[in-house]
Amino acid sequence: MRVSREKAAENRKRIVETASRMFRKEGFDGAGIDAIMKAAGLTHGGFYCHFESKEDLAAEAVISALKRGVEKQSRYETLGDLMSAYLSKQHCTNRANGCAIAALGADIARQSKGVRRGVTDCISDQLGQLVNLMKGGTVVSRRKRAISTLSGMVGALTLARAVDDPILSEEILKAARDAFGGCSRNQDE
Amino acid sequence: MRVSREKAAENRKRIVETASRMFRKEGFDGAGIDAIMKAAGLTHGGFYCHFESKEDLAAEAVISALKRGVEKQSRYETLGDLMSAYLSKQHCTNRANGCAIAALGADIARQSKGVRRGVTDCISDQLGQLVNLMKGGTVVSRRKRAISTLSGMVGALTLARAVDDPILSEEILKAARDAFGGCSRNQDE
DNA sequence: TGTACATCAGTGAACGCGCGTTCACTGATGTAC
DNA sequence: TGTACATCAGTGAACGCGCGTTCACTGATGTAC
Repeated sequence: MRVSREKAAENRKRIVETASRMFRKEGFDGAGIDAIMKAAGLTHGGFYCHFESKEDLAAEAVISALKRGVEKQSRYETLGDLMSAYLSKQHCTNRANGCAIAALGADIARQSKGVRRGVTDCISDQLGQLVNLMKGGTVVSRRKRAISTLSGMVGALTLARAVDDPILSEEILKAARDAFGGCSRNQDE
Repeated sequence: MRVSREKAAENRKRIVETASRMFRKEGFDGAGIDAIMKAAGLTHGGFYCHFESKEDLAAEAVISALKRGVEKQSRYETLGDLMSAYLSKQHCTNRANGCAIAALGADIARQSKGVRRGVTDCISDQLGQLVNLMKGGTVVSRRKRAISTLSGMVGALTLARAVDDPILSEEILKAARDAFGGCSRNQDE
C-alpha cells in the first residue's frame, strides 16, 4: 500500500543508512538487497521504487558513510585525539560504523564510476581537514604530511583487522598511533 | 583422462598461481572457479581433485601471493628502493601481480581462519624484513617504524587505487614515497 | 468540505542467471604379477 | 619385460541455491472537481 511522501523519504533514508552499515560490515557482495531491505524493515520488492540498481545504492551508501566520517573527524581539535579515536580497538572491531575506506578497501577500486567519484571527493575533503590539524611547515609540507598520515591511518586499520592475532593487532594500532598521532609538527623544525 | 603425477602437480600449481592473480585483480567474489580453471587451461569439474573448496584455494592463493611478495621485498637493500617500487605507478596499476594485502584489503578480515592465519604469518615476516632495513635507534624503535611504514605503504596504495583522479592518485604515491622512503633513520638521532 | 479518481510506495511471487559443488564417465597412468 | 587390472586427473552435464531484478497487484495517499 502507498505511504505518505514523508514516510517514503524516511524509508529511503533508512535503506541508505542500513546499507551503508551492512556494506561496511559484510562487503559489497556480502550484503544482498533482500537482507538490506529486511534490516530496514521493508520487503525487497520495494527496493526499485527508490533506486535504479544495487550499484546505485552502493554509491549513495558509501558517500553517505564517508560524509559522516568527515563530519565526525571535524570534531577533533588535535591530530592526537583524532588518531586515538581512529586507531582505537573500538574502531578496529566496529567495522559497520567506522571508516568506509578501511572497511571496503580495495573493493572501492573495483566499483562503478559513481562510487569512485564520490570517494575521491570525500578523500579530498578529509585531506583538507587533516591539513588544518597539521602544525608548522609550509602549506606543501602540511599537505604532504596530511596524505602520509591518512595513508598510515587506513593502512594500519586494514592490517590490524586482517591479522588473526589480537596481540599483533593491538601492537599495530599502538605503533601507528605513536607514529602518526605525534607527527602533526614538521620534523624539520 | 588421467595425467601423470608430475603433470597433475604442475596443473595444481598453475591453478594456485592463476587464482592468486585473479583474486587480487577481481576480488574473492569476483573470480569464480569456472573462470579460474579456464584461465589455467582446464575445465571446472576437475577443481575438486585438487582442492576441498573455493575457500581452501583462496587460503593457498593468498599465502602464495604474500610469500612471493615477501621474497620480492627481500631483494631491496634500502628502504628507499623498496618504497619506490611498492609505491610506483606500475604497482598501483598492476593489481594482479602486486601486494595481496593492498589488493584484497578489508576482504581478508572477512575470510576463513585459514586465510587469516596465513596472512598473519606473512605480515610478521614482512615486518621482520622491514625492521632490518631500518637504521639507527633501538630494536623497539625500529620495530615501531617498520609497522608504521608498512601501514603507510598499504594505506597509500589503497587510497591511490580507490581515487578516481590520476593526479591525486600520483600525489598520494609521491607524498608517501617521500614520507616513508626516507624515514629509515630514527628521527631522534 | 466532500467525493471520485489517479497515483505510486510497498508487497510477495516469479524469473533468469551465475555460482559452488556433485557426479557418472573417460582413458592415460601407475601397479601387480 | 610384457600383460591385465586398478587408479584417479580431468571432462562436461547437471544440481540446488541465492542473487539482482521484474511484475501484477494492493490500498493508502494525494489530487481534481
